[in-house]
Amino acid sequence: MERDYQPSVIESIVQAAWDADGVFRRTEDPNKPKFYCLCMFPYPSGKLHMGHVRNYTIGDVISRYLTMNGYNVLQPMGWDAFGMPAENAAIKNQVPPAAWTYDNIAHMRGQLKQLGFGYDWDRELATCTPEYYRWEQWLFTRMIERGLAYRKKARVNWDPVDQTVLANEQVIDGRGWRSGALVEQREIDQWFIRITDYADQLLEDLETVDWPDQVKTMQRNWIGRSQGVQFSFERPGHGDRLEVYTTRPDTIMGITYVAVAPSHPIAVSAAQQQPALAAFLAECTQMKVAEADLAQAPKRGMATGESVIHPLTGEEIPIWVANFVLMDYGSGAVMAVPAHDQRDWEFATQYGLPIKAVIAPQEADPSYDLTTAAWTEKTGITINSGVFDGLTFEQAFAAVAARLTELGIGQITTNYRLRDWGIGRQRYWGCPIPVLHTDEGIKPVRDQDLPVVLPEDVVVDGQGSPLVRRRDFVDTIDPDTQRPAQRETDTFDTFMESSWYYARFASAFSQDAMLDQNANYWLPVDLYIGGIEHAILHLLYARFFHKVLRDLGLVSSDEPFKKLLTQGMVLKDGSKMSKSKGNTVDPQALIDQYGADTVRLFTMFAAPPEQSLEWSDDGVAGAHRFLKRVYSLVCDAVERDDATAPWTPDQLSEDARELYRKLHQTIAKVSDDIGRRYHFNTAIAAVMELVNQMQRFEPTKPADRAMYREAIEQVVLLLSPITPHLSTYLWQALGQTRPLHTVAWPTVDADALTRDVLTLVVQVNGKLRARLEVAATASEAEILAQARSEPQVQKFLEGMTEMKAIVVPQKLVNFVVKPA
RNA sequence: GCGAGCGUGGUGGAACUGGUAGACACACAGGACUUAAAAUCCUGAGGCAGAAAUGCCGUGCGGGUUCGACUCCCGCCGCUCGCACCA
Repeated sequence: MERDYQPSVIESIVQAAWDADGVFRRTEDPNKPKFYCLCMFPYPSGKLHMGHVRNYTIGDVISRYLTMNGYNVLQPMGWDAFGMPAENAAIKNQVPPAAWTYDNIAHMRGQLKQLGFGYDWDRELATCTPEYYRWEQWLFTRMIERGLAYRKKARVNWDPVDQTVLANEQVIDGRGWRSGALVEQREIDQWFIRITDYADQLLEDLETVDWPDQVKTMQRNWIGRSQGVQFSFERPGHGDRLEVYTTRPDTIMGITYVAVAPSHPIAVSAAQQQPALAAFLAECTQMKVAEADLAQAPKRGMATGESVIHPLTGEEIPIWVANFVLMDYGSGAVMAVPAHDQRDWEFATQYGLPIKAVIAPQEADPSYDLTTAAWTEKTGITINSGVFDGLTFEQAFAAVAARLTELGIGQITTNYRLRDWGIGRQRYWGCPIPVLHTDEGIKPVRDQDLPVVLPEDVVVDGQGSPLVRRRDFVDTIDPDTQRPAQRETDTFDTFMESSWYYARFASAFSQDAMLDQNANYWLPVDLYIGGIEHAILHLLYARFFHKVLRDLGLVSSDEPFKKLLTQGMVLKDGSKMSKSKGNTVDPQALIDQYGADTVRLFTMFAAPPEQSLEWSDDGVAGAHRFLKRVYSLVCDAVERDDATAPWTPDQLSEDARELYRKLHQTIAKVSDDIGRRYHFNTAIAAVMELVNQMQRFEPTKPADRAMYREAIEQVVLLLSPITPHLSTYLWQALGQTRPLHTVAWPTVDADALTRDVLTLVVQVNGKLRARLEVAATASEAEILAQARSEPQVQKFLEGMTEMKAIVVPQKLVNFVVKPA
């Protein structure tokens, strides 16, 4: 073996052998427990960045560890290949998006292989291929059949820079999530998917998954389920009624006005006779988005001059238009109770509308002052409410709801913040929506005519979608009537592709169905690893798709991802790596300089996965240094040719026994850190400690030498999930013939961990005063006696009265004293 | 504004169930090897006092619970993330 550690030589040899032997190819095996470990697949942007390296190393370490522990581990990889960057690159470089994308994939695949990730490449998929998206098109036509997909004219978020429609989730503070441009409102015919039909399940099944609370909370808030009452007001002289939704029916007697959204039909029709109101409405549609990002947009409104009748008092109540009322939540109109809703209070105060208290606190409450703010607690008692007086929130809610139901004008309803998912995009580089526009209306494309293939030989010039201009794509024949028809030119939101790729990996070879029975062998994903930035969008959509797939009989589980691990960001100089800040680190340069094992080791060592990772070039050099030390440790052992003769622990010298104990402590620690805690940094630190101790150890006796040799082998195994190339090479150098990837993970010799002598800590009043060597078998009385006799302890017991003594077995003794 | 998380040496971090604070590493300093440097190896190190033994202080700040608190509770300060008129 070479005296010098040469990572590039070792790594390419080892990788070639993995490739040749198909080491990571996986099939279903009923005799082993399965484990499906999935990392979020990348967008093929051109080259890997540090975030990818970190994400995929975490998954690879866990996968390799579990494989050594007898699991049948599936770890696939693919490409989230549709999306706008390809179109932008096409405009810039005059390259078709497809060619650009496939080139990037080829390069990044090479980088992933260089990093030594153990993927089953036979299952690789790219979402931009017809083999993949044909099943998405198939699923979409099933959704149309089931009424889950529908078309409606809707006000949509229009991104003027990207020239596309955005989902609500893609609008951040009134700006496009990718372009950052101010979003405008437009009316467009759109495809929607009824994710709201699954809102309850999406909410309730969160209880069943092992996800970070933070992510679950974000999803719960996003779904935003609320219980309330929907009821309607009579509109005198109009013959129709005004619907409102409230979560506070207990305050119904405090209504002093009703507010409608600026785009509400009542506001629009009232504006026809009132130029001032019309001007205000026009202003609102412009302001809506522009001011959405302001923390506290001022409340503005205008009276319509119309009114409704209070359903319980018969009073006449004015209708106002208010800019803070949302058209697409509830019915776009609210009952206003300024005494008990802060928004209503601010509005009423501004426009001089009456404030009527109908809830009083049960006990004196200094925050109850309706001249300064609304009182919105649900802990009060109803007042000024006639027959409803003296009730708690729950009682009043039930009584008012019952009364409105009895009158036939209302009922208890559940509302959601979550909206249906608009999935159409006016972009070229995406999956074609498989429908035809015929003279009989819109029709889904028949199964036998799928896939609708996206033409790849196009010129993208930024002037709208090239698909619209492709007559050979657009013009077709309605198979039912044989008359001309046009294909839809909108494509799917790319979140559609990423919503089911995890399932396709598990059924990658199925030719004539979206998924086959193997999907149920692998699913659900046991561990899903990725960035927290996908906490809402991607993870919610994928959960929704999974339930749809389940209802179509394609999968048998309720949830796609059993456990979720969200990794932190990679930082440089305290902030996120970005091109604009110029603080990026290119993983390729590091692989070239130090090798993949060093890069893997450092990214795992620098911080635990959920935390952000501060990049340090010096730290990488340090990680490399450690691997060189391990390398030369093995080198020395190979040169010395220590015998592997049989030996027993009682033949070991004192020092050797201590090292042997350290070895098994380390095995226990590393197993727990990798297998349970996913804290690789401390696992690595433990191996470093062991290696440090081994370097100081000079084996002389035959048994010591044999034990030392074994310890070296175990170190190589303990590091192997993290530095698989080096470990594979060293394993062979140590004369092992069995392939490393089939070797079982080291087991702990429990006897090695027991000690005859323990070190206890002695405290006086909680302060550390001495250390004590005691026999493991010593009784509490013996320990106390020994502790009291320590000079350092006596010094502090001198002249004191001992109140009590606490003995914590294996750990410490604490004397509680006070001055005599 | 609301919600969640975090705050430990010069730096990244460790201390998992309340029981030796600072493991491991980086940077730094001193030494060995070398003609010299790099590489490698050894040693040192939270702060203050002290030659040392040792003592006191110390996990954002203030309080509390406890024999004992980085860890639990209350209040503040700071940073990060998410949501932001959802009636």
